[in-house]
Amino acid sequence: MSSDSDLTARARIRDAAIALFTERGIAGATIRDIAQAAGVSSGLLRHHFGSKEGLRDACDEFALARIAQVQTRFVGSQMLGPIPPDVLPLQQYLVRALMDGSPRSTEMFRRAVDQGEHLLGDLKVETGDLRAFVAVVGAMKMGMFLMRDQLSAVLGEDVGVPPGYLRILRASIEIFRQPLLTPEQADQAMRALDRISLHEGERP
Amino acid sequence: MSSDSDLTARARIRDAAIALFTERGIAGATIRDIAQAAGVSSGLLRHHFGSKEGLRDACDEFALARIAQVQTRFVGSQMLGPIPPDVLPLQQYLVRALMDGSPRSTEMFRRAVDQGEHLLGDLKVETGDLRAFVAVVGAMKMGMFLMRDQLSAVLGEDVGVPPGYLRILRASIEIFRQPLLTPEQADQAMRALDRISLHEGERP
DNA sequence: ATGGGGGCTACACGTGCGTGTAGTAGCCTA
DNA sequence: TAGGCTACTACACGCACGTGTAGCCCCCAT
Repeated sequence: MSSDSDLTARARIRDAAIALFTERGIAGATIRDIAQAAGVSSGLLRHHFGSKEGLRDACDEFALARIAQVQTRFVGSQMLGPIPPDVLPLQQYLVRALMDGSPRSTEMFRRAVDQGEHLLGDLKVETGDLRAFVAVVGAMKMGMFLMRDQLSAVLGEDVGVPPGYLRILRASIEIFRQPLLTPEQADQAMRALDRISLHEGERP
Repeated sequence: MSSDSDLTARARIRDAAIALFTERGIAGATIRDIAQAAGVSSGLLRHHFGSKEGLRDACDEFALARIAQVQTRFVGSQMLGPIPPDVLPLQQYLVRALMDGSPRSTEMFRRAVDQGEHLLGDLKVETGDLRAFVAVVGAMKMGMFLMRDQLSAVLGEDVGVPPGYLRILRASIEIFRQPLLTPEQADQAMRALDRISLHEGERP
């Protein structure tokens, strides 16, 4: 907050937009509020980005570029080192933008699934539908971000910033470290789904 | 669709509202659109529900009651029998309403976490933070619903209705049946998080 | 010094929103 | 048959939104 005034107005607008888009969704954040948060007139926003859609596009592009930048830095060493603190809000923004139907991030999600499909193809996951497997894992991870407010309410601290954020990250690691269903439970559930499929098929 | 006209106008408004709220979010769906979808004037909507917030409340109440009804029917037999086809849209609505900050469903989420905490307390999950564990699992499941459009785009079929819906359900069972991280990977990730926590602590 | 262009503001425009008001048709009760 | 209540419609109000326009200031190249 202290060095906000050091940034160019364009950057301040972009940062404010990312924050408000994340917090209220694309439709929920207004141009006027973003301009006020950035300390500029709403006209300037239009001057720099043309329209709300243009601003959103610029935010998408910025976030994707920044994340790609830190991503590739650690592409060799499996687990990444200290994550720069500025990327967390960007991740949260991208997830929210994705859910709100940004074309750019939809494309990004598709690429991530494609990539994950190839990556996991070599590993030993047991699945009859690798693409759905990868896509659903992605959707689940994003659920953590999308339910930020509710998780924060239930856990008693803001899970969008480090102390609480680390807490849910730890929980997610614990979740993925162990099977949550026994083979018997899983088989039973699968059979229940098969039964539904059959009933679906015989109806029309 | 055929028997829509058999329902009372009030019920048709409620159903249309649930559909549009789910599809576009609470803020994104307008009273006028809902009224048109229900085939009534927007004034009638106001007459029956008082305000948009009142309509939303009625939708929450209806969905929660209906789901509680089928939930308790199968409380004894672990895995439930055939799920009535009308509850799937209601689940999707509740998740969306929850993310959009409905007070009623926030309370429901809290209760679900409380209950899950007690339920899993007896089971043998390995976690140092049971409440976060339960809450994050819940958030992850909801991610599947929230990312409906993106999952549908990536998988090439609508995952909000049975053929595609069963596909992602199967995937989620596969995901929870097996560990996705080896103990070594999990420990490594945990240590990485610990390191971040320490760095957080020394900064201020 | 001067002219021009980019950063920036102020303000007006049209639209669609949730809401408010007035009034009508039809049924049930007395 | 008169009265009133409920379901329902038409329409206007005020507001906030995204957008459009006109113009100011200041820096910098000529």
